Amino acid sequence: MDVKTLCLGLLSIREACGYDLKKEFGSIFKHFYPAGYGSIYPALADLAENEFVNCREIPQEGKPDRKIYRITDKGQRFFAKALRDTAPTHKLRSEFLAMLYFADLMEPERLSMLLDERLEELRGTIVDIDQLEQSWGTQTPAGARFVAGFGASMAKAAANYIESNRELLLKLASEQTVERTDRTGDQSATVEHRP
Amino acid sequence: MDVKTLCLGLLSIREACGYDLKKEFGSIFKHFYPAGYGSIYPALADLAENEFVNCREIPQEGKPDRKIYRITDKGQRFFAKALRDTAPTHKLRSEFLAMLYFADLMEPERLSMLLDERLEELRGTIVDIDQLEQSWGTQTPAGARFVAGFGASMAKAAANYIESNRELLLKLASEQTVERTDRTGDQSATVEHRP
DNA sequence: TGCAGCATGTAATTTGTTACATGATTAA
DNA sequence: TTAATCATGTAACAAATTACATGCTGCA
Repeated sequence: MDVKTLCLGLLSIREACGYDLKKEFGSIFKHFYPAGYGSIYPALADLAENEFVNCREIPQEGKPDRKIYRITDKGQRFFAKALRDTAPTHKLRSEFLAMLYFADLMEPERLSMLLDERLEELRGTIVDIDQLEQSWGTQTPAGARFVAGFGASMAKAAANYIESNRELLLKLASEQTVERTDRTGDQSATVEHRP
Repeated sequence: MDVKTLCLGLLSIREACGYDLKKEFGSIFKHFYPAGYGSIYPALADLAENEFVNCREIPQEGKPDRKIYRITDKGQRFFAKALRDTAPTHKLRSEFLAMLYFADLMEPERLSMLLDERLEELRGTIVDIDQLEQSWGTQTPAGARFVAGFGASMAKAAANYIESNRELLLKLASEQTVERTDRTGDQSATVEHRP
């Protein structure tokens, strides 16, 4: 399930050009599988080469030709098989949490700022998904609704956790900073006298 | 904040060899920043080359020499600066959610299986973090507690969302599968008569 | 007998990100 | 006049994953 396969999946719903797909990746997908032009255009070229999609070019004035991709039967079968056979991953890579692990090495102001900024992002995500859901009609696929609800729930839970534990973290971390600073002093002294 | 910097961070707490660091990355870090030997060993070599750490080798029988890395003042300063200057990311890449977006293209049994498997993983995560927290003493850094609590909260929220929305998704997706199959039939007919 | 733990690493491959390159139209 | 929208792509780079390569000890 790489960007290529996901492009194919989106093309199984309706035909589109690379620019259209970028917009789709920029709406609900961006919350769990972001992708840029640098992944999408090569993916489409590759899909066309494998005959999973075909392409017709619409000439335009002042812009490059619009290349509209449409899924083929072969592509449809390939995507159906991918949905059947893929053991899906779910990967988080968070510098935010990694840095917070070292909270007691940070200035309280810095720590506070990191928490606030993350909260802002989360609130943005919540609003963003909310607006998306409101823009959807009644015929919106169940899967889209499910993943949007999932994203919103996660963002709310994250924001709630940060709000609830912010003060405690700030308090404990600053206490430990003092201890750690002292220990560092001892250690460097120890190092100097090491044989 | 790549694996290299995080290794340095862990070494700012205590000296360790690559194998030890792998174990650390395998405990709480694995839930938000997993790393394998293939990232850790090159990272350590690099840190040593930059004099952010120094290394002493302990000869062993039947095993390669144990290379114990200790952070230098230069390394300490570098890490402190990284904590001050890095704008932390928080990236999710979920094939699980990407696939669920296409729920109405899947067999109900398959969909059901995917949800159950993810639930199992989440329950595993919850237990895992719970055990970790119980193994921790009173002097455990505030940051470690915070991120562990964060991970547990997220896993619980995710499990809860899936449990609460599972049946609805299954019901709606199977209804839409029928519609979509019909539409596909129409479309292929249309394609054949297209000029 | 086989697996888990200890301990090191390299190298190929995969994947995605970022920056670059071009250029017209339209609304604020 | 500045930014956003439309529309295509390439190429260098970064980063991590996976597979490979080696080998002893101790437990079940």
